[in-house]
Amino acid sequence: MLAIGTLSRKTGTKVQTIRYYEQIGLMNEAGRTAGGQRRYFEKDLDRLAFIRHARQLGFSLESIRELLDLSDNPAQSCTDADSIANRQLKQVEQRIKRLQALKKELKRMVVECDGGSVAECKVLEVLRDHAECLTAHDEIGA
Amino acid sequence: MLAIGTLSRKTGTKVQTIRYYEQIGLMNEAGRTAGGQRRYFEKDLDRLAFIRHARQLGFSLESIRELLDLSDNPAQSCTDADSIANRQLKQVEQRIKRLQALKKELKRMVVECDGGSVAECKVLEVLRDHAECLTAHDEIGA
DNA sequence: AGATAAGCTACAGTCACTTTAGGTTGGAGA
DNA sequence: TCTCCAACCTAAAGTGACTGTAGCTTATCT
Repeated sequence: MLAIGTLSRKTGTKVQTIRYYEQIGLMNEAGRTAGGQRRYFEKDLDRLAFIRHARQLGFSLESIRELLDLSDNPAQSCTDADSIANRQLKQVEQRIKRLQALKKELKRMVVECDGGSVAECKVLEVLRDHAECLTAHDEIGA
Repeated sequence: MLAIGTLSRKTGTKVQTIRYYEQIGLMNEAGRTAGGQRRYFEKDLDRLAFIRHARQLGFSLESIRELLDLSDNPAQSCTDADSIANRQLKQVEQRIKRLQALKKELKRMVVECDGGSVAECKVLEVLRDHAECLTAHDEIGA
């Protein structure tokens, strides 16, 4: 029987986060001691590890929920899991592309600034002026 | 004089987001018509373009606020703006590195799945099994 | 038995928005 | 001039994925 802190240490998850996962139904409700403290089995540790690993791979909690549902009744085809992973892969590739454009521009900004006054600082200019923007950045965020 | 919807269209920013930027003091308070609708000048459009552009470059609103403050009183040295951009560049490079590791792993997952049943699905397997994880992914997200 | 690290709940806060509800205005066509 | 309705307005709540705080209780070790 593992205490919540043990799970926390073993998976690198904050204690509050584990309780949060329980609250939103991603983790099963843990058994309790007489005094009301949560106690876990190995399988709970596995499930949490799965969740964290998937999070680190960039899956949303919603996707993880799908994946867990999938693995909870393993009669179906793998296609769903694959398409979830594929969706994720596409997103990651998108993000990398965008970030590489950003990196280029930031680099240009930094290079062009050599300690004059703000009035002639290219950093601000590059960001202000769309004409100077060579790379097409479109949507923001996730 | 531009209506909020025009700013919205020209910068690809949602109307609500523009109002939100005003609310948090990132955009100046707009002038109003007799009936209370916001009206903008070109310079407001520029400022919004700056903000959106910076967001797309991965700057936080806090960094953008710094940058705008800097450009609002341009007597100081460029060094501050430069260090903000530099800080950002470091972060972007970090993110790219991490995402590339994730991409590799996701690719492996997707390739190894060829439509069997969930029971032997590699996607779930890879996610479940930490031993199969070759790349060290550390922190999540931003 | 006492100390104290670790646990508990409940709720507020974070970031950067987005959504909803319900009402008002401005400009174009009849 | 009147009417219509897209576009505007405010205020407040919701989102995702947590994190932090306050104030209390429990488990464990000496």
